[in-house]
Amino acid sequence: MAQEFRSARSDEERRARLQSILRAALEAFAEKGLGATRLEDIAIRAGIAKGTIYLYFPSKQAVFEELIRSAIVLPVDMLRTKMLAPDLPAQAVFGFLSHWVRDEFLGTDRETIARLVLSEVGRFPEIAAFCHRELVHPAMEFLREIAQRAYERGEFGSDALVRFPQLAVSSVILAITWNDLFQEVEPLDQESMIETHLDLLQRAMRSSR
Amino acid sequence: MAQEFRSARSDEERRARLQSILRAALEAFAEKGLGATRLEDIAIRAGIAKGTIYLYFPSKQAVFEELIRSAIVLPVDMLRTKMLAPDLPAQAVFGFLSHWVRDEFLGTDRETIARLVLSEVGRFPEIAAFCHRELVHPAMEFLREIAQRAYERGEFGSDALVRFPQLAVSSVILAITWNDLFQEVEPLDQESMIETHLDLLQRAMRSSR
Amino acid sequence: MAQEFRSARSDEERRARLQSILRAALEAFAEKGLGATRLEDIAIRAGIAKGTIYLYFPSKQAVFEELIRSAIVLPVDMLRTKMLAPDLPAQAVFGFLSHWVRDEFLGTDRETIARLVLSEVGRFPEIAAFCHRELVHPAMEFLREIAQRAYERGEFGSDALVRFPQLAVSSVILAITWNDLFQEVEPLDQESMIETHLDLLQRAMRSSR
Amino acid sequence: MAQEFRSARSDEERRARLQSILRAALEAFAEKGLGATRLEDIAIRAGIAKGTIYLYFPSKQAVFEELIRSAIVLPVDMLRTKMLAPDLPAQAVFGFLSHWVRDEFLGTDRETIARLVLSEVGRFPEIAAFCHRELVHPAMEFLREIAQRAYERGEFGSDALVRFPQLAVSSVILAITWNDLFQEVEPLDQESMIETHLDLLQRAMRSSR
DNA sequence: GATGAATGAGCGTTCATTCAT
DNA sequence: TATGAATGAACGCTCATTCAT
Repeated sequence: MAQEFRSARSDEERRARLQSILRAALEAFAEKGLGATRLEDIAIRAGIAKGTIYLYFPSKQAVFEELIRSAIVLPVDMLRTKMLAPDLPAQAVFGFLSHWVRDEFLGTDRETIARLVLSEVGRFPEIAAFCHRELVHPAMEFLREIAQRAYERGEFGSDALVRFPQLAVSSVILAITWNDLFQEVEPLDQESMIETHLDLLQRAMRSSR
Repeated sequence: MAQEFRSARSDEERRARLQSILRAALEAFAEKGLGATRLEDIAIRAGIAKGTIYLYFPSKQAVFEELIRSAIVLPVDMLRTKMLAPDLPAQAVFGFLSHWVRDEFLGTDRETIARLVLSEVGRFPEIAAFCHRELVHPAMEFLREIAQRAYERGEFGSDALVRFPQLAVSSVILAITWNDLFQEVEPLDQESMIETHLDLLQRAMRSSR
Repeated sequence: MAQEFRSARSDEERRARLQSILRAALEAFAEKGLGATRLEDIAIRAGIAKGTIYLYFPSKQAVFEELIRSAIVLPVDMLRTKMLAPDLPAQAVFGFLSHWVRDEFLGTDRETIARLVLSEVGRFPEIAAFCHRELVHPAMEFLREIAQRAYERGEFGSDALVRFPQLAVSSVILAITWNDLFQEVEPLDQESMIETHLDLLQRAMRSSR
Repeated sequence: MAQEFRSARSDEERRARLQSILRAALEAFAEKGLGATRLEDIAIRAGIAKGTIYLYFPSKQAVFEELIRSAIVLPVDMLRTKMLAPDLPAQAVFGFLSHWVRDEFLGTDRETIARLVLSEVGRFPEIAAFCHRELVHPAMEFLREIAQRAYERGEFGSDALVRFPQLAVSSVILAITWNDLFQEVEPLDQESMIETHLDLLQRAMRSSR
């Protein structure tokens, strides 16, 4: 039992350290990119030794993968909750997106991770597939279903979002990408732009015919 | 005159080889990313020796920069032409974008280069600034002016595109990014999606008020 | 305390390895010259891996510089000691030089390093300036002062060594250089030559008028 | 005969170009050292193409060797002339050396080449042997013979220069080396120093006993 | 477990040398 | 003969990974 107890404490500590590595990695990757980040950069940020990382992850790439993976778990759970109650009035989806982006995405780690995914995951088909399977596809299906229902009910005057639900978040992708590239020279008011875009979409979907 | 002729041929050959290096680099970078592409990968693709690249470019990064630069020259020229005659009816801008994307962007080297820019240029502030100054900013101003005029004339019922002209191309960014990440697992009909998005925008802008 | 102990041992080991790298470098440089010595040559001689050198020195040139630097520290300290008691009878300086060259220079690492300095440091103005400032200039001033006093007291019949104290060691330079170039074909009895030269100087300085 | 004539002119041109390469090489080597001088540096200085050098020399090292070789031919011839009339009064040798150094060595290409020899030839045993055989040894023997005769006649009160004739030029070696290393920080009046040294030697040798 | 010294494969870049023109 | 573009071996340096303590 002492053993168990110690073990329990150990587990907790282990989890805490693992998190601190992931956090350090997130900061380092965000700052310099996957390729240019040295394991030591991460170790220093996490306040541990280089070798210690290997007690938690088998390789640098694995750190990156786990970073993405762990960042995707929570949103997915949240999404599941929403999906259980998918009967919200169709127009509400725009408001929901707008609030979620503003309150739970922009300026949070999630945005940073999304930035990382957009710029690095292209070289990691497996991680891309994971992101798609776990997050992107379910989310798109969620949006599609709402759009589908709205279209069937006549709330939406177009099946555009049924066919391409990702259009609903195109401005989010744009916002992330723009600031990744041009923050220094022409920073973008991401929030306003996304809201504006959602307004336009809403207006476009509303229109009869 | 023989001299001149030889020189002319030499120049032509030089240009040809330079192009073949840029092409090889484009393919290699597109496939493996800037960091993971070895100079030798490029050399092998171009059918030359590693050292030969240094007769044309001072460094690997310079190859990358020139790739971006050379890809930006033509679009910019085209843009200038269009900008000289900016009086096209506002709604035509959507049609113009749609055709340009379909005919001169998707499936061409430009798309590949755009993909590269989106994923790599975040680490090269100078190249980002160059892209912005030479292409992105002028293009956005071009769109903004059209939107402005249309808004003033009442052709557009919203100043959304005056404030955020980049929204007009958000679906293009999305299309590029999507296929970069998810081509394998869920390829996207980029053309249809972009057209659908432009339709939605057109519809939204048209709406009175 | 265990910590302290480990640390102490670590420091000692670090110093020992650093010395072994410097020794390996000395041998390698002496044999092949700075330019022709590969980092790996040094590593192999030191029985370590190439990369290990970079844990102790930031670059190949830094190894070279440290080699020179460390060789200059001790002689300088010794020189300082002597300079604190500069009242030795003037003629004694020749005896002192003779013994120092024989006992503490010829056949030691110092000679090897001097050889290196003479043949390589011409391309490194900063190291040259360092050698001059730390060793050569003080030593020359030391000799000059003795000569000056001797000249004023009438012990020296010439101010030659006041004006050019370096003449007192010209035969040392010659001895080093000769054996560097001609050891194989006509080895030189450095010791005898230097002693002979010092005798000549002594005799020349002694002569009245 | 036309053939011969053309050939003769060709030979002349060939010799001229060879000389221009050697001169360019001398300047380049003197400035940057053998290792750091690129073939192209020499070519540019000589106003020819890199490949052309290979029509005259089989390798970079061969250029260096020929440089040394060709610089040694003339002094050797001069030396031979002197050696044919070796009966000059012994004391005159110091004056002769003094004048030769001042008028035909310091500030001429010969000094530059000597500098090169002193710093680079240590790595080229064959060139060292050549220098020794062709120039250094004969010159030393020449000095030795004069010293020998002077000693036998009682003109010299010491056999020092019989045993170590190179001492007569030790200050020349010192002068070259000093300015190679310390020209920037403490330039040396080579001429005065050498003259001073020769005076000292003369005085020392004169002394009875 | 934690450390960080050690490793060595890997790559960008240079440049002596070659060779087609 | 002269050229200079092309070659590719060589080397300094980096850094992910290992392992003795």
